[in-house]
Amino acid sequence: MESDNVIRALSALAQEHRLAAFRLLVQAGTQGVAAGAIAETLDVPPSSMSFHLAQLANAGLVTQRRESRSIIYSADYTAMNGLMGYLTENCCEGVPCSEGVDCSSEPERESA
Amino acid sequence: MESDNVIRALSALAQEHRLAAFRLLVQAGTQGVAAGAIAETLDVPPSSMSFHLAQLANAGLVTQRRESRSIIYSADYTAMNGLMGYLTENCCEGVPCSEGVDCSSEPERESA
DNA sequence: CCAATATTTCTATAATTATAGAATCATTGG
DNA sequence: CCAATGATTCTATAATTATAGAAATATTGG
Repeated sequence: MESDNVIRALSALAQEHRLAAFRLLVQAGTQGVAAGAIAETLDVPPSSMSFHLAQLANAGLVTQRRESRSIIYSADYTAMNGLMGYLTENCCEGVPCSEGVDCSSEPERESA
Repeated sequence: MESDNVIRALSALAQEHRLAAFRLLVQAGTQGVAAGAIAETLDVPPSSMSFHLAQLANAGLVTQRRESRSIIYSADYTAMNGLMGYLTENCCEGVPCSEGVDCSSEPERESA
């Protein structure tokens, strides 16, 4: 994942309703959740939710499919993986921060 | 790290110059980099860079210390850890995405 | 085909964020 | 003390993003 996509993904997640929606979709798994259900769960007007879901989709973090009248959104785990990978590589000194590793210790910079 | 801080941190990183600055500071390690040097390296006017650094500081992602005339910024690895931890816990089904684990496989949702 | 349902686009407006020059504030060498 | 240096705040403006009602677009049951 290159820097431009990373910024789009970070921007997408950096908003209350969108972060909540994405969490919901991650929880829901591959089956996904309909746009209307997301809006209702998060108590956000449908048109506003649609705006936010479009941003998540644009960032590649969610996919959508039509199922009868509904449009079902699902989290794209691969994209999220890509984002996590970039952050780990570029913003954590290459150390997987989520692994109980203490990133706050000396990063022994060998003459950048 | 709670959701509100997460959004502040994500917002802070979701900008070209700030992401670049944070990467630079992660590279630099604990010794840090002076505000002016960051601005010059990234080719951003000092006042603009100051604005962006303030946002990173507000998000808790960087710390600052004065050293003579210069103000030295350093990445806060603990804060970044916290962010990574939140994302792993809440946006990756609890699976550490950065670990070569294939998060895109079935997340076997057991009746949320 | 038509009414009902699910969602999205359109539209206007409000709110936030970014930009960068100018003015100001801190620190130090002489 | 004062000029020079390094940085931040002030200020104004531009640009982007968020909000949500209204109108428009699919889809299906009858």
